[in-house]
Amino acid sequence: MKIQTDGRKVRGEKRRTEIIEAALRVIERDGVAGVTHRTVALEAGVPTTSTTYHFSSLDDLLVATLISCARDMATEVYWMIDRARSRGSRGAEEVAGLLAEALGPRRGRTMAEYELYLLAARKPELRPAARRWLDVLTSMVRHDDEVAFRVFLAGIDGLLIQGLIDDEPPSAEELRPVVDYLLKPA
Amino acid sequence: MKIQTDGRKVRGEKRRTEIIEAALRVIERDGVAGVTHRTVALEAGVPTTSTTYHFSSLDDLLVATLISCARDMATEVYWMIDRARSRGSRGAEEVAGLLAEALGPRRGRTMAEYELYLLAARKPELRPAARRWLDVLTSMVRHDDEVAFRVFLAGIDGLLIQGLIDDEPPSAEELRPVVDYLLKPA
DNA sequence: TAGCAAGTGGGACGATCGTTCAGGTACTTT
DNA sequence: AAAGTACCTGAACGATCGTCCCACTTGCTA
Repeated sequence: MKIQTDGRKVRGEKRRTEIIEAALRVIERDGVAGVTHRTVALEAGVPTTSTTYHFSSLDDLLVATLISCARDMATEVYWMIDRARSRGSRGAEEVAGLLAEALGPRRGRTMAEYELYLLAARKPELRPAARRWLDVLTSMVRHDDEVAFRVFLAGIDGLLIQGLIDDEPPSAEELRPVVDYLLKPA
Repeated sequence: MKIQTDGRKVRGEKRRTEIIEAALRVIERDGVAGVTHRTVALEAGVPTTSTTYHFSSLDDLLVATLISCARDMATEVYWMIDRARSRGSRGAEEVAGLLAEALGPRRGRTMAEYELYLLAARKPELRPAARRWLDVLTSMVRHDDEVAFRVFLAGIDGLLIQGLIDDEPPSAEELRPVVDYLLKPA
């Protein structure tokens, strides 16, 4: 029993992921509202019919893209924790740095993440994906104080979404004291 | 010099606000994506050309609607604080109740508020409106500890947006300990 | 009362949308 | 080699979109 050696399927799967990546770029640039079969196809450099062939509907494409985006983010959080842990750090510096990065160079990606949140609020099928990075944090970080941990998770989301409507993205230095406060032992 | 006694302008202004209210209902029901001249006009019970007459573009209508929504929310926050203050309360119970209400009966409105956030992330002109209720809180609530106050603001936003992707909206009782933690003196 | 200003609304235009279809190509299996 | 499968793509259809035009009613003003 061979696993994925059909050249056609391999190429098809590759194009499928290319389309998803193109769709993510469109979302980062213009938001979910900018996603159409034609804009995504143009961004991916494929004919319009290709996106309809690989995704049974535009909604399918959108859902697949946001789920992929959520998986990427969860993976990044995983490695961030792993990195901080290997340094024996409490993580405050890493968290502040990650937040500053999310609101600066990776601003588009962060907006895409919250577009996912909002879509998940209306489509229950998307909620597991939206909660993914929260689950990673919850399962990896030791938290004796349940309430303090919930405050930490809420604080991260609040800092991010409020940072998105700041005129200037906050620096890691500005975020640092707030993150310290969120992480301080009770 | 008479102020707004022209019957035509009065009725026009009335219809304008009716259109905004209808647009808000559409956003609560279907999100910003569901806003078109036709859907809003149908919801308001007016001809399609009426929405184009009173708003120079669909984007204008959207912006006006979200700004109106933000003003309403800021007003509610104002009175919530006023109410809590007159009772001599520290506000934890009021805040927890308001959050539970925002995630329960007023869920659609809360989603609309975060659609405004996300739109404001892309359109700087909307940012003052998006920050409005934060400004009300900042100006009304005494905060000796600047960092603790920022954590409080971020925590509120985080609890709300995370509550939107919960399968069951959290109750005031569940939120209470977290709010207590957010409000506890350093 | 004539003339102007403000709002109303039916109808339509061009653009763009999601989606379908049919013919064609590349690869695998029998 | 023949048949079957999976993918590719140009062209098109019907629906819906934002917006405009123009004839109209209504209320104000000189």
